[in-house]
Amino acid sequence: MKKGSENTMKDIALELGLSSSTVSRALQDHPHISQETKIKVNEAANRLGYSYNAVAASLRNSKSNTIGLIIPRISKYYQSTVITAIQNKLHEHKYNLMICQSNESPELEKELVNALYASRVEGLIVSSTLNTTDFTHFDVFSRSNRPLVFFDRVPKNYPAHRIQGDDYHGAHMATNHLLAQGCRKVAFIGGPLFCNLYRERYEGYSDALKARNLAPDASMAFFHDLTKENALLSCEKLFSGKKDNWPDAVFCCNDTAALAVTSYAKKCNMEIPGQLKITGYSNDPLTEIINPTITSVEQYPSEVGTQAAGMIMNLIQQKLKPGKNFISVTVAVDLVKRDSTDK
Amino acid sequence: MKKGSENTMKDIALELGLSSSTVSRALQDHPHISQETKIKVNEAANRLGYSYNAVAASLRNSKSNTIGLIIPRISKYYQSTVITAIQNKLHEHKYNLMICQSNESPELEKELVNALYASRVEGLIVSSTLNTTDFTHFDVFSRSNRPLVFFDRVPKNYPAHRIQGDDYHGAHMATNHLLAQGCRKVAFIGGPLFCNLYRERYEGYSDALKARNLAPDASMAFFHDLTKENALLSCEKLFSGKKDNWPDAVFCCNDTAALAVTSYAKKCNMEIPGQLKITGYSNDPLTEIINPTITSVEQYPSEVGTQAAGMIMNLIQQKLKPGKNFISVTVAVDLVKRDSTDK
DNA sequence: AATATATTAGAAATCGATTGCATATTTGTA
DNA sequence: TACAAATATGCAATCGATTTCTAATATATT
Repeated sequence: MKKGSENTMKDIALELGLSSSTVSRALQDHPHISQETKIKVNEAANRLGYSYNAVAASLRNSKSNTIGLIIPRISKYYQSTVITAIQNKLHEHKYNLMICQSNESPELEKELVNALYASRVEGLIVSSTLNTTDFTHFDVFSRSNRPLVFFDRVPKNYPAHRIQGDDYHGAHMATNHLLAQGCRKVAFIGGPLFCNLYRERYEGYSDALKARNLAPDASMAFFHDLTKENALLSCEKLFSGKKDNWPDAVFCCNDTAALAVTSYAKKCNMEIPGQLKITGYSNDPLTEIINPTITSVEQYPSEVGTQAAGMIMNLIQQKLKPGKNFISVTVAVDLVKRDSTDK
Repeated sequence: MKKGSENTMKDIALELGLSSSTVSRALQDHPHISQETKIKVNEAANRLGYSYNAVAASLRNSKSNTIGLIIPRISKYYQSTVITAIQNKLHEHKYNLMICQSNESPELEKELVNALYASRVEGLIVSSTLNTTDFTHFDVFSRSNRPLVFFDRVPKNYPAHRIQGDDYHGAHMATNHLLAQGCRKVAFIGGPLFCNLYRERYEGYSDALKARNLAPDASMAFFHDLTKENALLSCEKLFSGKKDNWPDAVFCCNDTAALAVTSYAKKCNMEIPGQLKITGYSNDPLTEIINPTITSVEQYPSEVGTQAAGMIMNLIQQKLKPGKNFISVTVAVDLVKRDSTDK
C-alpha cells in the first residue's frame, strides 16, 4: 500500500505494465482479455491487497447496488422478520440493504428519505410511521423513476407499489371465530383509522358483526397507539361499568395489546376463555408462550419481505415497466386458534 | 431534469452563469461566498430539484459517512436494542449504518466484511457468529486502519476494540443468588466454550459454586446452540435419572433456554421455584410475561450500543489515536430477580 | 501473397463533488 | 496615490472504476 491509502486498479496496472482498462476488464472476467493476463492480474491483486472500490464504480455506473429501507422500528417480531426476508432475497441479487429507523417520527422519516436518496439507493422499501399523512417527501423517488414499494403501513392516496397483508380478511376471520364461539359483545382495540392497517381491520371486524346482525358498539372500540399502557387504559374503560355491559371478547390489532388485555383479565380473575376471549394480531412467538396461549393472525412476514424485495428487483431490472401502473400485492393471512378463544 | 437523469451542481452553475466550484461552496455555506450568491444558488437548487450526490462526494473525499454492522441475527431483543442505540448515536454524527446479518454463517460473515469494505464504510461494528474462530477476514479493516469494534461476541486473540457485558459477574451473581436460595445442584445450560460469552459465564458460574465448596458437575453442564429444541433435549438428560440426582436449579445463558426449561418443568409438574429454580440471561421482555416470571440478567443493550457507536466515532475522529492499544469496555450487568427463583 | 477476421490491449472521457491555487474586484490604510 | 488586505469567484485536477473507440498483432481464408 502506497502513501497510506489504498491500492487501485491503476496500481495493479503499473505493477504489471498494463493499462487500468485491461486490469478492470481482467477482474471482470471480460472475454477480450487473455487467460494469461487474467491470471497475472488476479495474482497481482492479491499480492497488493487490492480491494474493489464500490463507491467509485457506483459513481461511474450510476448503480449503487443498494436498496434503502425505512421502518418505524426494527425490534418487533413482524418487522425484524420482514427485514430478514428482504435481506436474504436482496443478497441473492448481490444487493445491499440500508436499514433506517424512523422511530415513528415523520420528520425523521423525511430526513431519511433524503439521505437515502443522496446515497443513490436504487430503490426504497417503506413502512411509514403511524403519523405520516403527507407523503410528498417520497416524491423524489417517484419523480426520478426509482422504485418505491410500501409494505404494511401503506399510503392511502399516494401512487406507489404496495405489499399488504389481508387485514380485512384477518380481522374478519378473527371476529367471526369469536362470534362462532358464542361471543356477542366483541370489543375492538386498534390503532388510528387513518392508518390503512387499522381501518381495514376495523372494517373486517365490523362487517363480521353486521353479518350476524350485530351493531358495532362505539363504546367498545378504541383507537390508539398499541402499547401495553394504552391497552390497559382501554381495559379499564371496558370493564368499568356494570358487569352486564362488559365485553365477552376483545379483538386486538396487535399481540402487545392482546397480551396486556390478557394480563389485565388475569389480574381481575376473569376466566379466559370462559368469561373473556381474546385475539391478537401478528402471531408473535410470545402468543404461544404465555398462559393461556393467545389466538392470533399469522401475517407471514417472510412472504411479505420476499415479495417486497422481489418486486423492487423486478422494477429495477425493468421487468416491470415503469409507468402509471402500480402493483398492489395482498399477502394471505391465517387465523391461528389457541387457548384464549377456546380453539 | 435534463436528459432523464439528475441535475448536478454543474447544472445549477450553468443556470446561474457561475462555476461549479462556487455552487459547491455556496451549498456548503463556505465563508468566501457572498450571501447574495448563496441565496441564488439555494433557490436555483430548489427550483431544479437538485439532490446532493453523496456517492460522488464519498469518492472525492474518501469519506462515506457510513458505518457497517455485522450481526448474526437482528431479531432478538438484545440485538435489536443494541442496533437501535447504535443508529441513534450515529445519527447524531450524521452517519449512516449499513446493517448486515451473517445468519450465524462464518462464510457469509466473511463475504459481508468484504462487501462492506468495498463500500468503503469508515468503520465496522461486529458481533461475530458463534462459529467464527478464524478472524483473519477482519484484517482488511485493521490493516487499513479503519476502526473495528466488536461487541457481545468478541474474539479471544484478535487485536481489536471491544465492548462486552460483564458476563463473568452476571453469571456469578445469578448462580450466587440460586445458591443463596438454598440450591445445591445448579445445572448450567450455555453455548460452546470457545465463545467468550459462554466461557466467561461458565467461569462465573463455576467460581460461584467453588466459593461455596461445591464442585461443578460435568453431567449437569450443557454446551450447545441455545435454541428451544436443544434446551429441551438437555432437560431430558437432566431429568432422566433418579430423582435424587435431579438439579434443583438451572442457570441458562439466554432467555430462550430459560423459557424452554420452564415449560419443560411445568409440563412435568415440577414446582417453580419450589422444586426447581431457573434463571435466564438478557432480560428479554418475555421473561416478565410468562408464568412464573423469570429471573434474568439485564445487560443494558442500549448502553452497549451507545458505547460501540461512540467508540467508533471517537476512533474515526482520531480522538483515540490509532495504534497498538485496544480499548476494552465492560458494561455492567444487573440481576433482575423474579418469581422463578423465589426472589 | 493479400485481404479479412479474431484476439488482445490501450487512450481518454466519464460519473459529480471538492479544493488548492490563481485571479479579479473592492475596501482599507499610510 | 499607492500598496496592502479582504472578499468573491473560477480553473483544473482529483477520487477510482468503467467503457467506447481505436490500434496493434495474430490467425484464417481465398
